[in-house]
Amino acid sequence: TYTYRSWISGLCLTGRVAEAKEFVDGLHRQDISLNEMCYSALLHGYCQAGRLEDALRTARDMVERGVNVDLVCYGVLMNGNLRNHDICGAFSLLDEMRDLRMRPGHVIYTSMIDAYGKSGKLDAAVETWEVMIGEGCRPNVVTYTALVNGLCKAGYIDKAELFMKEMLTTRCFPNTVTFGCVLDYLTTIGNMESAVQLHHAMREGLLTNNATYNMLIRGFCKLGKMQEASSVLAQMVESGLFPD
RNA sequence: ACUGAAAAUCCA
Repeated sequence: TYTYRSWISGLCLTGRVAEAKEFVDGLHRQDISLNEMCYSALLHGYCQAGRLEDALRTARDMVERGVNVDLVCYGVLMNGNLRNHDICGAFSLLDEMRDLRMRPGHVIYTSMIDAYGKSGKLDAAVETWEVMIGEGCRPNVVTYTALVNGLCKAGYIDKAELFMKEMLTTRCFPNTVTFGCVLDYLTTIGNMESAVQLHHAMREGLLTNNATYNMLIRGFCKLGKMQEASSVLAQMVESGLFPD
């Protein structure tokens, strides 16, 4: 099963869901039963390909075969529904989980907060955050970052910084992605002075990468400041990164 | 242990 899990996951990662499905069917013909990890890999493949129907059908198949649809499987399905803007589907999954007395957990809350943030519903995102806290569920760096990203994208930079300050008091320190959200905000509104300042601080903390440099360069280019952009590019190469 | 799920730029 360990081998099959990797193989199915690998096929799906390279966009070969159909082959993964055939592989699974083949195993079933040999009366080999798969565990929930193999199935979640397949579910993930379907969701990545936007084939929600097939994913749900597979989930029903799991139930029929007596395979436990665990939290990870629900997480995959939730994320697939949310990425498809299928709020109804997402809520029916939540109901289903509630009936099974399963709690969403921080990963699923992260998906929800991220989805709300990406669609500009910051009030709903924060509300979800509070429900999560109320359940005693601890957010991690990714959860915080999803919220910070939504707040930055909506222009609530002060709110975002408030949450980042809160992170410093917990065990999850803001990482490259978290700071990247703020950096993207600054470069998007053209506040390059603050952006450069932040990037400097990030560089000291070894929190820069291709993406952060890309944001800076894009910001300068958008303002027509090609001279500045080229010096950032030079520094990028100096840092041992490979511009893409 | 990036092992089956979640976060930033770009990628039409």
